[in-house]
Amino acid sequence: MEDPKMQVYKDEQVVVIKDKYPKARHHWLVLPWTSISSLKAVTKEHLELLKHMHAVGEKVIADVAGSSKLRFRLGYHAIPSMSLLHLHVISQDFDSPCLKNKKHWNSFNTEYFLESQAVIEMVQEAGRVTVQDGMPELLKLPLRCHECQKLLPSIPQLKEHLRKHWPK
DNA sequence: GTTCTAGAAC
DNA sequence: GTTCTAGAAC
Repeated sequence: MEDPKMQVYKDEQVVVIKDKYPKARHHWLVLPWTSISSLKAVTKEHLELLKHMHAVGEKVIADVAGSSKLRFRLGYHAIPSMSLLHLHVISQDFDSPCLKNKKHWNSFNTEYFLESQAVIEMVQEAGRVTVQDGMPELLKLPLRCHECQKLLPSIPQLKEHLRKHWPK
């Protein structure tokens, strides 16, 4: 995060870095300089920061992948691995050797992935972020294609299937 | 979070 | 027999 070589974008409020183990062709993390431990610690005080993080994510997409046909999603993991609030910005090809198991897939393709926009609206309306019960169970759900909903029996078969949704 | 690998699934 | 996953160790 501090290492300039890792920084894709930086301003007074946030820094963007590449995910160390990208789960798609483009996968960045937007981190605020002011450390927020997790979504549980988020209050209305952070509303403008959350909006800024989202806007920066959109800007990096435009700058780096603007001419690609890739679709992107911006969001937070319900139960993050790293305890420092970070916004995932990830292209929807999921074309990456680092995507290896069911947990990887389901953390980006079930309700475990909380849309940035929904988080912002929740903070706007409720003043905080509440996460539903049963998040760990979502990671064990069967593998389902995010584009056509087809069920795939294994990771290798899912990966092969995903190819047909890649933009040409 | 990743790597490693036993044994389940095919 | 080979592929693949899931749990332990880190």
